[in-house]
Amino acid sequence: MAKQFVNRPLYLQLRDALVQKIAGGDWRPGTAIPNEADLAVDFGVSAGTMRKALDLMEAERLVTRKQGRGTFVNDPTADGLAVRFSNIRNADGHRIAGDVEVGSIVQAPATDGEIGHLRLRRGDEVYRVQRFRSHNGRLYMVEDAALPAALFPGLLQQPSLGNRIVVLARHWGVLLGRSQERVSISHPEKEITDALGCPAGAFVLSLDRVVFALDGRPIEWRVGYCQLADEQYVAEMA
Amino acid sequence: MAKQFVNRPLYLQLRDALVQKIAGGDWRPGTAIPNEADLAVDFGVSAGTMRKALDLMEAERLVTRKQGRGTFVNDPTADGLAVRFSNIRNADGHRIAGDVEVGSIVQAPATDGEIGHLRLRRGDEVYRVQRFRSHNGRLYMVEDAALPAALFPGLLQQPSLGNRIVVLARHWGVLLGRSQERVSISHPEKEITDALGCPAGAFVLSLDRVVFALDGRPIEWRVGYCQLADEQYVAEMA
DNA sequence: AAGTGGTCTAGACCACTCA
DNA sequence: GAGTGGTCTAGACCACTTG
Repeated sequence: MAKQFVNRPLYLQLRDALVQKIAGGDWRPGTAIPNEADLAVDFGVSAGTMRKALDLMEAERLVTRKQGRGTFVNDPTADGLAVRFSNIRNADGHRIAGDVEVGSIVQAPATDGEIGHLRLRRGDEVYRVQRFRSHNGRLYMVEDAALPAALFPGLLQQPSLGNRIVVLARHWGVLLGRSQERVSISHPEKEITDALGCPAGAFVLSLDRVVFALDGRPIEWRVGYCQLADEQYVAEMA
Repeated sequence: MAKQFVNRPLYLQLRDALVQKIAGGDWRPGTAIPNEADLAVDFGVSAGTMRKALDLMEAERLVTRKQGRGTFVNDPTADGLAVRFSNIRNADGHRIAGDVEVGSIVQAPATDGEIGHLRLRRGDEVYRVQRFRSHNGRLYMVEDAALPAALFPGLLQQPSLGNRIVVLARHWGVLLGRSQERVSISHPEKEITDALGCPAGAFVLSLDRVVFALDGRPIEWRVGYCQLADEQYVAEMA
């Protein structure tokens, strides 16, 4: 690799190559990758350019760099990262994902809504996962999630992996990007309010969320109904 | 300026110096600042270090850099930036801040809640601003905001500036940072539901938001009650 | 053609971690 | 003390905008 041979900056090409090492499993979460000088030599670029690629990857939360120690591949299921798509916080103000119990998982052709949210084609299949989240022993959210079946082959054989999108993503080598959540007030069906332990016809928060992979593909659409007590819903704007 | 003489990296010191030019009014919104080569010479640093400071400022949304054109000071009240602290979107998915009408503005000693949210001391004064936001002619939110009086001296003489935090910040030279909003379901007092045109005892979204300056100081605490129709509340997680 | 920011290089030195 | 990432420099060249 030398200069830039198309019109895409070298450091972006480098980033893609390094990302592939992670997504492909050559570099595993929690492990250190070679130091930036060695990497620069391996790829035939200057150290400064390699640094720019690595800095980008740190901003994308793929790696963590520590002066004096090295560059480490992040584990998306680790403490700080596992809850990054949850805007629900405990009384201390820390994000929580709750203790998750998986209900049913089924495979079926995508509905119109799923096709729209997950950018599928008619006839594509999805997995539908039902989840129950509790905190301090209290059930606070029930949710239905839909995932493109093509991205997570064999999920039905390992249903427990369906409990969190971060677990799914890690296991199938999908790198996580951003997420977007629509918040509204709704009064869900009786079976939902019953599960949440609130009166029939009660109003709860509806959390309609789509999670995107790093490359921009939508990978999960979930609608949750949420009854908060000590917990709070907190959005941040930068 | 040469090397780093304390333990704070040069590029961060540079950033602070450049930020001061903007906050102090030497460089005004919408205007171009000197090119990076000239700036590097002026400050006695290398072009690369100056670039790093400018890149940081672009990430902080203080300036916009355009290849072939120059570096421009951002106007916080301009289209894209004025709505950045609003998570309410219109049917097209664009953030909206609404058409704002200012109700009463009063000055008073801070309450315990205001002291806590705005990090004031007992006896400090605040301005309390009442606002009404409408979209497509329909009132969708009524809110009460509290601001440290010390930061916005003379606001009572120019009440119309109180309509948006971005206007206040620009007029008083406060640089905007991030914001955090707590979302919950509430059934507000009758006068609020009346104003929003919904039945007494109705449930609406409560938006409890604190906006911080770039230096981390809280500059506005506002609680809004919000009745959405075509609009949506959308949170993003990175 | 002149001026701007964007990319890339090569090398020096600093600050931190760990054996 | 060896090894790592973080900062800083000096300079070349590229890509884009404008007159």
